Amino acid sequence: MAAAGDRSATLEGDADGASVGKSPRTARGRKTLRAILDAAAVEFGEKGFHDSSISGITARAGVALGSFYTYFDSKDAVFRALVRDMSTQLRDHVTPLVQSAPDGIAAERIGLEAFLEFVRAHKEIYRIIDESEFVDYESYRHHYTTTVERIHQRLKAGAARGEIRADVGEVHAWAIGGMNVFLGLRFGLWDRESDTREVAAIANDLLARGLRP
Amino acid sequence: MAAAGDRSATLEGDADGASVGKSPRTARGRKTLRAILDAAAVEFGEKGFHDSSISGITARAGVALGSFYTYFDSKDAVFRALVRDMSTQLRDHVTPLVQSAPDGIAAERIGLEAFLEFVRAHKEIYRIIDESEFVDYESYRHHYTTTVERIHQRLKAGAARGEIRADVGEVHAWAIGGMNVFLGLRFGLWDRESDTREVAAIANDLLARGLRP
Amino acid sequence: MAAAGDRSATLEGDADGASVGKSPRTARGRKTLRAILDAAAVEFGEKGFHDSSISGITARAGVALGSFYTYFDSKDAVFRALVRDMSTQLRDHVTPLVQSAPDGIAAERIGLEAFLEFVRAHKEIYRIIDESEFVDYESYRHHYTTTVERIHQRLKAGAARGEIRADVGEVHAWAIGGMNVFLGLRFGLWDRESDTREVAAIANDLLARGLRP
Amino acid sequence: MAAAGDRSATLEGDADGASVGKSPRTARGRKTLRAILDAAAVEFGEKGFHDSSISGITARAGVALGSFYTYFDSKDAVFRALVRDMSTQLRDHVTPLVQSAPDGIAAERIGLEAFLEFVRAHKEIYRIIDESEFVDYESYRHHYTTTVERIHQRLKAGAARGEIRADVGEVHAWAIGGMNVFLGLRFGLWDRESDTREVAAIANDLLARGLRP
DNA sequence: AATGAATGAGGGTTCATTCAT
DNA sequence: TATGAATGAACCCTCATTCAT
Repeated sequence: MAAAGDRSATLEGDADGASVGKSPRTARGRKTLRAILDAAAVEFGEKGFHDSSISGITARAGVALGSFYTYFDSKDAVFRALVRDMSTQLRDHVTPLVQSAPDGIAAERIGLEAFLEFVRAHKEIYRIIDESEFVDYESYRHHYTTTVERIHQRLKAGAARGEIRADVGEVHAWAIGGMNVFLGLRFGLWDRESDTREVAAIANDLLARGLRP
Repeated sequence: MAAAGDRSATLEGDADGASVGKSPRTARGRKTLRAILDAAAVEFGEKGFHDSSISGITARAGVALGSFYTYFDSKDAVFRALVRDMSTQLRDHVTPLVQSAPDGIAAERIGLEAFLEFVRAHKEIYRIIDESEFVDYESYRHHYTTTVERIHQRLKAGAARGEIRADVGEVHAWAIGGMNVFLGLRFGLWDRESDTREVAAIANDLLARGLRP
Repeated sequence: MAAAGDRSATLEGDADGASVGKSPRTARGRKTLRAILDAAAVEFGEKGFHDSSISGITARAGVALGSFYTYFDSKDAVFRALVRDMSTQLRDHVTPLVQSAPDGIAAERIGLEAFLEFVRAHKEIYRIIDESEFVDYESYRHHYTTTVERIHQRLKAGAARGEIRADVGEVHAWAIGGMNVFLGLRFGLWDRESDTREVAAIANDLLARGLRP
Repeated sequence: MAAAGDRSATLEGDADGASVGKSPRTARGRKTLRAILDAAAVEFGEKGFHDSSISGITARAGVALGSFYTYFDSKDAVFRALVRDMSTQLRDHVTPLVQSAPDGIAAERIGLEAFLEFVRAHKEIYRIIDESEFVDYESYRHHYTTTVERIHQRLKAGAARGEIRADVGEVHAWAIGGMNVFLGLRFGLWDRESDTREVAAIANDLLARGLRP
């Protein structure tokens, strides 16, 4: 899984100061925690939260059942850690690309394109983040709130630079967020053949006209 | 529950020919089926699929546990019935309003507004439809596919009437669908105070510029 | 087990209004509840609370594991029910005998004798009541408090009749309670050969001199 | 904890030749053993045997989990050591006081008084000694047997000196033992306000009349 | 049709004990 | 000696579903 590399960063905790699992004190411990987290992503992605089992996770990870509880307090806890982890990975994937955009409108095109690519590379993202609505509502709400907040910030920055209409606001940000998520479902997850650049271009054309000053 | 009235129609089966539950032969049976369905909507809406129980449903309905199986084959079956039911109710609420719209652009504004109102009146809709992603993927996919398909048809009709750009397509329809769902979450479910007409107007202004020929 | 007959009374609830387990509505249910209670008394008596298992209880009772939870909410709950049950049985065994005593002093002799006999017939009583100190302190305290309270009432009644010193009080009652329990352990449980009448007579002689007006 | 000092004696083993824990060879080891024993007394006293955990003990002691097994073979083993320890401490507290009594009757008054005081100073004594009934029956039986045996010896000595009736025997000793334990529970542990001298005086008056030649 | 008791597979969690470092 | 990660057996409890009345 490509994700393993990315995840290593979050093992140390991310910008928010939240760390993933109980921090192991030895190298051996860090290896085990990594194995459990990766196995959990696969298990939850394949079977969903309720049909997944701790023993399924530890079996995949190749560790004993009890070892799970050395690193997580409960099934809910790993799931929460994973949601945070996926959310962070997504942000870390999209942010630098978006920042290199020539202008505010293009930023949203590039953001959508990056999202579509990310979805294709991590097809478990929908199962994991969407299911948090039922497992840990707080994580669910947090993910979407911060994601849209980032869009909102970008729009305001574009407006400040005169690239985007001055009256841009939260409604626009949520509209764009929803657009992205649905296009991700349809053209990232269900249809893995379409040209993501094209999809992003069509959607961005819609937006461009709506957002221009 | 205001919904009971609406639902009574679907007890006989809906336009798709699917019927809800095993058909009862007596009036007493119909009353029991109704009680179970209404109770299930409340139970699933409150606790989600996995934390809901058949005994919780029958307790709310005031019938014996065993009676449940006279009307449904399984827990999944009621849930599926409910998803279909909510999906149908939503469509039946939105469709006539949309059809009375003066033009294709306004139709989308009215559609969003009607959706926001529906969400406020049926706050369990997200929990039920979204959870179908994990309980019965087919229902989930079916709901969003048909919902977006209706948007798509409306857009094409508007284009045929020259109110909407001729190149409108599936990407636009999914973009609008996502927009609606996210605005429904943010301004229908989480924030129940904002003026839905205003939200819909802002979003529609974005669309109007993007969709005009 | 001789106890089964006695217990049938308490299945309906006792004078305190407390009932044992969730009340079954059918005869079949009452039979199952009885089987579980009797099995639990044996299991707890043999292995103690912590080494007992629900599956051990249901296996002895000849019912399915799940049936246990039709009648009790938890392992603690049966245990509590059993403590109450044993406490009640003991009281019901001792009370009528004591009431037929010619005077207040003799009442205590008869009470001790009856207790020793009861212990020999129900050797699980110590394991069950004593263990409540660690499983449900409230039951433990309740048992000893009410037991001693009954002794106290008897002493006061004897004093009112002039058979017992007028200044008799709570200290005397607890002293007698402790005496009985220890003699029960030593001559009821550990040594099952001694003549209980003789033991009771010796102890009562000690008391008689101490309690006489 | 005042007890730590007393306990240091028993680290070397007590009169019965039993030693507490595996003998450490270094000063550092003795310090660790002490820390574990003290922590165990607190843990068991607070939560009882079954709700206590080795990790809870080592956490309180400030040592690593694994270190526990350097000093004790099992959870049962520390518990046994503790029961023996408490039993010994109690004896060491009561014996010298009792020996200074002017006569056999007074000895029992002083013994009860000393016991009540000890209970108030070590409220964990009931939880620990009583629970041995379920953890290590041998220790339980041993504690009560030797305790009563000491009472018996005192009574016989008093009888030999003509202070106590000549026919005094085991029944009397067990009766007194039970009396003490129950008064300890009621007026030492539950009610920590009453005057222990007064309680002991009332109980002793009862005994005095019963035991006098 | 209705009732409610019976069934038993299934899974999360705990924790005493072992072991490699 | 000390450390703390690893192990896995054991057990309570839930609940969808079946069945006898």
